[in-house]
Amino acid sequence: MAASEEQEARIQVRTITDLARLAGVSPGTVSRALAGKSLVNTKTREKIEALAREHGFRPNQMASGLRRQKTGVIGVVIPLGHDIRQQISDSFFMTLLGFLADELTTHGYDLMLRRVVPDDDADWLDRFIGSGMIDGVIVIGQSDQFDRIEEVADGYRSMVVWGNHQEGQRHCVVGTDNRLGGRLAAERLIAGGARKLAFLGDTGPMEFAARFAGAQDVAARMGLPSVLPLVTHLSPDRASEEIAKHLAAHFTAQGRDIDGIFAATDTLAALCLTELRAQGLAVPDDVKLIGFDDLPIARQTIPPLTTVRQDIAAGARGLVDLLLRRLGGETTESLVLPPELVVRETA
Amino acid sequence: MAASEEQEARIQVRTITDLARLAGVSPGTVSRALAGKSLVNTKTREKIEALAREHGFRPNQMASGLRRQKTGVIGVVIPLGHDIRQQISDSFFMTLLGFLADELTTHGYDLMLRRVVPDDDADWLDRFIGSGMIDGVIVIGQSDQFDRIEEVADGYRSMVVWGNHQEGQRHCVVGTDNRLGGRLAAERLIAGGARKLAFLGDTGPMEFAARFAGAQDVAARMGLPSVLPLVTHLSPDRASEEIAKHLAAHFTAQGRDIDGIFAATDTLAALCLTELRAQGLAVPDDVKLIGFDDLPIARQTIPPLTTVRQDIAAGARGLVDLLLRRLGGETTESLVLPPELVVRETA
DNA sequence: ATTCCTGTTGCAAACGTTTGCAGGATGATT
DNA sequence: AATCATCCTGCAAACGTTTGCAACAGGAAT
Repeated sequence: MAASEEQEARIQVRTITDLARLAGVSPGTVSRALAGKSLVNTKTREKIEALAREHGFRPNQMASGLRRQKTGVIGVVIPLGHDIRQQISDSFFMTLLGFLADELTTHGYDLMLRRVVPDDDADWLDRFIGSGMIDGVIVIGQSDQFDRIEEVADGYRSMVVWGNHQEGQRHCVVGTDNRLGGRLAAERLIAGGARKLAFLGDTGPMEFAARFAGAQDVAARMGLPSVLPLVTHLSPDRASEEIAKHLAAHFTAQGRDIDGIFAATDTLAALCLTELRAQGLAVPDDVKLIGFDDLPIARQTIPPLTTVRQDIAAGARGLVDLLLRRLGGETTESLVLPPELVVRETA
Repeated sequence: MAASEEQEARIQVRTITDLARLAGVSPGTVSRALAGKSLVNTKTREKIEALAREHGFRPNQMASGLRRQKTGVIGVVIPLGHDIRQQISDSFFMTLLGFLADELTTHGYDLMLRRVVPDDDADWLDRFIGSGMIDGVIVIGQSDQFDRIEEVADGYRSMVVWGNHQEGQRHCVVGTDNRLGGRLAAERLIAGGARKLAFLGDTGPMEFAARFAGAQDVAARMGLPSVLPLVTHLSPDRASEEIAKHLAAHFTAQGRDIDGIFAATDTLAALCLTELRAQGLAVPDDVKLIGFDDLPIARQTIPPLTTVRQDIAAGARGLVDLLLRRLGGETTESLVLPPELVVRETA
């Protein structure tokens, strides 16, 4: 008796069938017991649960997923546009990803992360969706793939995108009102006395384009010259020297073209601050500077950075909430979050 | 004819069987064709591939995974110890994660991310491994789970861990030589004239304990008083005030207990720098300060931070390389990476 | 004794792929 | 014409779960 029990314990129990044999019931019953269905006798269930615990048995998720046609996994995809190296280390996206992981876990979903380079692989989104591995997908950042995403959205409901909202778009998006954010920034710069504004960053990506446009709105409304775009890459290594060049070009012995800079992200703003200091320009006295995101770094620069805050946690909650509702069959509207001006000392 | 073709195109082709019907062959042949096996006639293959492209067909990964007993997915798990809120936004882990995503993608694997709170769920690692969803697992950070990881390693080969290496441990680990890093830091502080050293951070996690121990080694060898631990949480919000308190306690009107601070991470070092400045202490003249990691922020503080560099990209490469070799059946040794002192202006 | 619940279980067919094996062509060699 | 090797393809059995349906036991109601 003891011998046979020992032998039983030694037996590898990998499948529900193994466990069923041990418990002296059919596989179906084990499945129902483990799933907590009410149709199974309490004593049987307890016995099965005990055996499962004892042998450390876990049902195979692949098989379960195949049979039930759902996986309990949400795909999170980061499309990398032109500026490959940047995005992955981008603090903003990474922070968002962290919150997403939290939020999905809370709702019992796993997270499958995929980075794609759309240029190399036109099929990036379909491939992910069609793989059968995920119940739904969250796209982080529209990059330059707005049209592709729109197309896919027409035939696939279980998708939510982080990004910028455009009038009449068909895919469900969650994001900050970037244009309003741009307006807030420009207004603050101007209120501080700035008249010659510049926008630092890449105006290609939609979010940034909207921030730029917001600043333009204000400049136009106030009758100021239009905002000067200072184009840079986003990766810190390349951006530094690009910023230095821009500054050298616009702050010369003959004069200063710029007295207010709106940076597309806090990361760029921080770099810009360093460069301004290196070129002997005082912030905010000579130039006013304002960032975007309110990442932790904004509090640590010297002087601390005035910036436009995005509520990343709320964004993550929104993304997950909307996606789950879509999985449940609801039709959902996009969610536009309000930006908030955080006044510190650079503007 | 045209009508029937149109009808064909409209038909949803979800399964390999659908495609087989369209192509007029058996499912087996389609499977082989799509897998690129040599046993299938070139013309047949081309026809099948064309049809697959046309209908946007992708084989179901769940079914494939189930049948082949491998999924093409690597699990990445971040165990969160005491300090929950911190880790997920921790720049270091996030950067590592980014590189891991790159590296795994390059090798044709997908990445399944899971955050766990071991305190709530003693079973965290077995559950992930036993789910059948992943071919192998990378654990980012040992947290306080060293023993649990050791146990699991005895029965499961497809695991590699980022963390600290200990003499005689059984699990395969990749990580920086933290103790050596600690020594480098302390030596630099002392070479600059510091005699009363402090370690800023949590000495609980193994990596940090090793850094602390390294600093101790040097202090002892030089006959200096032992290194004073200044315990803080790692999340920026809590850490700031904790640091302020520590500083207030050790830099009083009566005198200064400390003239060299070794911070467990750059993030803490940057916060510390801010607090030192707030309390009117000059770096490096009054106090020398040195960080760990060489995150981007280290270059942007004022003055820029002297720190001990970890090669994160190499770490990610090592993790993936070792894991894949283990999947292939090899037995692998742990990989200990050398830290590198980066001298800037704070020490 | 018969009928009819109610609660619990077993049976077997899915889910969509992959793959060992056998078999059918085709052409080359005897 | 017979034999054989070479290619290619089809058949059917897996992979491990879930779940509709049928069946069975036991008890209550007729």
